[in-house]
Amino acid sequence: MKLATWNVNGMKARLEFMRLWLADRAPDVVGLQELKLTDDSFPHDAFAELGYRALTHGQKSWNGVAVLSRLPMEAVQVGLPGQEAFGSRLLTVRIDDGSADGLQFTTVYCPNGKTLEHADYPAKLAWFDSLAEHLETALEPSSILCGDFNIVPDPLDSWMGTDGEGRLFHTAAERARLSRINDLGLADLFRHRNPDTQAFSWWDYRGGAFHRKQGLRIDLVLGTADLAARVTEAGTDRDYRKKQEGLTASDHAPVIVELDG
DNA sequence: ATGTCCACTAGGAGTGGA
Repeated sequence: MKLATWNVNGMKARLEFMRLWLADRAPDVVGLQELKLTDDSFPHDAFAELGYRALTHGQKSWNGVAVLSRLPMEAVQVGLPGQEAFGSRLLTVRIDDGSADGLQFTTVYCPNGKTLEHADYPAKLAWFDSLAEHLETALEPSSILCGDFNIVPDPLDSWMGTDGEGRLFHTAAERARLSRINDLGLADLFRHRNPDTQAFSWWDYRGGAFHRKQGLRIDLVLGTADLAARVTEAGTDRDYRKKQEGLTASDHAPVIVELDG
């Protein structure tokens, strides 16, 4: 089974690009972030043509998450309890993967924080606290939590290396929130499979960051132990951060994880 | 180089966000 997460930076702007990627990579389940559209305007027909059903939690202009799946699924949780005012940022579904209980699949678009001085920064930390509290009761033996976390887990995951320490995305306070989530029994599946590899998932559009190799790994696929044991491959789909057939890419690359069975 | 891209409001180019 092939799972992926992708911050598409605008569904309307990215639809044709996404078609190319889906046809090429053929993932089974994809968590999408930053749709920037309402549920009413989600292009279900375009994905149905490619064999995917979608469940969505959108909003006008900003944020918005969805899950695409070739397997049957149903919505379990729409929005992070207590944090609804911070935008549409969480969606949990149950995927019918043939197992008795199914696969619980959550995708998140975590707050950016803007700057260390901005009110959104402590609000980001509080949002993560709410996420951890929610997961304490919601997690199951087979759970995936994927999305744009807007946190760099380790200096290896930043183009700045240790020089980035303490900056936004790189603070001890943010990492403490990520650690709390990991401590619930969720492993970073890319890092689990590739202990020493540097592979970024986001590069700023500005300043030629992609070609300068100035990226960050902030898009993560976390999984419970039984899923971590099944990982056969995990990587960033860096080619799809590049223009394809004249179509503009998102500033995030997809992250793909393959499980046996 | 804060050098790009997206969505919105407008009915063209500026604004805010990442």
